[in-house]
Amino acid sequence: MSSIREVARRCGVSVATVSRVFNMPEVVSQQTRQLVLDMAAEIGYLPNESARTLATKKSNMVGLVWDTDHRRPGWRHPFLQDILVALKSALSAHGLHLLMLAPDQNAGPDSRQRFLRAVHRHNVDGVVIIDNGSRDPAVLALADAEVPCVALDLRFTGPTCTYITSDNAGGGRQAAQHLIELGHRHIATITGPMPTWPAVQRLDGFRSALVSSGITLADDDVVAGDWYLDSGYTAMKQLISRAPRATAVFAAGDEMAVGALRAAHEAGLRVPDDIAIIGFDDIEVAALVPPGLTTIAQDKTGIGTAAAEAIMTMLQGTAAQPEPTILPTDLIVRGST
Amino acid sequence: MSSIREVARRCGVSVATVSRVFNMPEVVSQQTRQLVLDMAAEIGYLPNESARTLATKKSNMVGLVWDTDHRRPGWRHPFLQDILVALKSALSAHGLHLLMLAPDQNAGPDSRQRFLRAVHRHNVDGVVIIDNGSRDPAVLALADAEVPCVALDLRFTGPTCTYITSDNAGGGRQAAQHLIELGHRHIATITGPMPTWPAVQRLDGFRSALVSSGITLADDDVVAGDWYLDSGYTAMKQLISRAPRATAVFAAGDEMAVGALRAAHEAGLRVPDDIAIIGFDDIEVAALVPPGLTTIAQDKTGIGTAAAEAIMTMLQGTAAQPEPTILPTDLIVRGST
DNA sequence: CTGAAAGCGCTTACAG
DNA sequence: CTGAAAGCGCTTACAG
Repeated sequence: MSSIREVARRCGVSVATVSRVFNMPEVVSQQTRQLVLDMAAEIGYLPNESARTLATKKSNMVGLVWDTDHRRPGWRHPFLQDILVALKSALSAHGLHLLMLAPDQNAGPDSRQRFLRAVHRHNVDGVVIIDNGSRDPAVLALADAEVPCVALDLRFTGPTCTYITSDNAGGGRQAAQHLIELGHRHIATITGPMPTWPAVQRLDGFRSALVSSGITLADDDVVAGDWYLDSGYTAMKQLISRAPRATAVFAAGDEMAVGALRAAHEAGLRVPDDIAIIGFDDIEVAALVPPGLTTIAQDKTGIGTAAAEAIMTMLQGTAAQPEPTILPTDLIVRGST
Repeated sequence: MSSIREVARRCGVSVATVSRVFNMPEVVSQQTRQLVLDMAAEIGYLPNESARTLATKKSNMVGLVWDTDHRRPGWRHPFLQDILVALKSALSAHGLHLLMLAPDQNAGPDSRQRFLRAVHRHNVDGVVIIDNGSRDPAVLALADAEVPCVALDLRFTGPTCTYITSDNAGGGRQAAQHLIELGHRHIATITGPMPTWPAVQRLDGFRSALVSSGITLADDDVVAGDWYLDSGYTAMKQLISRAPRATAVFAAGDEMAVGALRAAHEAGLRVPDDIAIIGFDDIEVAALVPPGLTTIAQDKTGIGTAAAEAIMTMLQGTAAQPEPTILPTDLIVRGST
C-alpha cells in the first residue's frame, strides 16, 4: 500500500497538503488539488483508516450489538435481514461501516463490560442495539457510557441514547379494531413474553381498544407465549379448550400466530369461520401459510433506516439526542380473519 | 481512555513492558506482569485497536461482503441469520470481529474496486463473501487481491481463496433417490437460475441419479426459476399443464417449492397423492406449510462455522490455502412426498 | 527480563 | 494556500 508520504513525494508537496486534499479540499488550490488527486488515483493511494482513527478519534464505524446473550443461542430475530439491509445501506451512504461487536474476550462471559470494552477498543463512533428481549446487563451498560446508542424495540434512555420502535400500542389497537369491525365480541390474545416492552405495549393497545368498544378481555383469554411458534401452538390449544370459546384471537407475533393457526387446524376448526386469527409483524411466512395470515405489519425497512438516521444525527453532535422514533404499523388483511 | 503510557507511568515501567504483558506475557517476569495486569484492571486500560493495527498491520477484523449488488435490492438470503450467528461466534472465540463492508464511496458504484478499496482502507485481515448469485465484478476482484477470502456457494479460487458449499450435487441425488424409492418414474424439476453454480450442481446430481435408475428428465420437465417463491409458482403451473403430468417435482430451493405447493393446491391437486414435491435448503417455512415440505437440508450452522475456520487457517498463514469444504446435505421427510 | 527509540500513516494547530 | 513538526497509542528490533 502506498502511503500519503509516497504521493506527497511524487507531487513535490507536503503530506499535510495531501491530507488536506482529502479532508478539506476547499482549502487547497485547484491546481495542487488536481495534481494530488491524479497522482493518488495513479498509484492507487487509499487513506489508512486505522491511522486516521488514531489521529482523529473517529473511526467511521458503528457497532452492531445483536444476538447478545450466550445463554440463548436459539434466539432469532423475525426480520433481521430487512433491518440489516436498510441500516447498512443508509449508513454506507454516509461512509459509515457496521462492525458486528463480539463480546470482549478478556471480560468474563458475564461481565457487564463485555460490549463496552469492545466499543472502546475499536473506537466505534456509535452503536446500534437490536434487542433480543433478554435484558442483558452488558447491553444496558452501554446506556451508561458516553457513546451514542440507538436501540431497536428497547426503551433505551440516557444522555446519548435513543430508540426506534414500531407503534406497538397502536398496532394492538388496529388489531382489536379490525376484529371488532368484523363483528367479534369474544376475543382472546396470545401475548409475547410478559415483561418485555413490545409485548406489554401490544397488549395494552389491544385491550384498550376493546375496552373502548365495551369488550373486556377475560383473564383466561390472555395467554403468554415467547414469540416462537411452539408457544403459539400451545397457547392456542389452551384458548380453544375454553368454553365458551373466543371467536377471534390476536397473536402478538406472527410466528406465534402461525402456531395458533396450526393448533386451530388440528382441532378441526376452520379459520376464519370458526375462529379468526390476526398476527403481528408481517413476516414472510404470513403470506404463505394458508389461508394467509392477517397481520399488523411493521415497517422493517423504516426501522433500519430510522436507526441509521438517529445514529448519524448523534454523530453530527449538533443537537441533543434525537427523540425516539415511533413507526406506524399497517393492517394487512389476508384470509385468516 | 487511559493509554498504555498511563499504566506504564503508574507501574514505573516502560511502555514496552506493558505492551509485552499483553502480547508476549511469557517473556516478562511474573511479578512485573501481575503489577501491570492489576494496574490495567484498576484504571480500566484497554488497548487501542487502531493503534495496534497501525503498528502491526493486523486488524483482527474480517470483512463481510454480502448483499453486494445495488441493482438487485430485493435479494434475500434464505438463511442468512443462521450463517451469521455461526460465523460470528466462531470468529469471536478467536478475538476476530466482523466488519460489514460497504462499497467504497469514492469508487464509482460500478467500480470493480469498490470492495477491494474498503478492504485495504480498513486493513481487514480477510474476507468472507456470501454469494448472491450476481457475479458482481467487484466481488470477483477480491479473488485477484492478496487478501485471504472464503466464499460461500461460489466457486472462488485463487492463491488466497477457498470456498464453502453444501454438496449440491449430492443433495440433488438424494432428492432423486427419495422420489425413486417412493415409486415415481415421471419426475420434473424446477431449477435455480441457470448459470449459477448451486443451480447447476443440484440439477446435475438430480439428473444423474435419475439416469442411474433408467429415468430420463424430459426437456419439458425442466423449468428454471430464480429461487424465489413466485418463480416456483409459475414454473409449477407450467409443469402441471403438461400431459402426461409428472407425479413428482424437485424444486431446487424451498422458496420455490412453497410456490409450487401453492400452484398445486390451486390446481386442485393433492400433495403428495396427486403430485409429490421435494425442496432444497430446509428453511424455517418448510416445516410450517401444510402438508410439511420434504426437503434436502443444508447444514446452515456448519456453513458459517466452516467459513470461520477456513478464514482462520488462512490467517494463521501456515499452510497453503485450505481445501474447499463441501458439507453433506440431509434428507428431511415431511408430508409433501 | 527490561528500556530507549524508531516507526506505523495519518491530522492539525501553528507559522508563514 | 502551504509546510514543518508534534502527536495519536501502540509494537518491535536493538541493546543491555
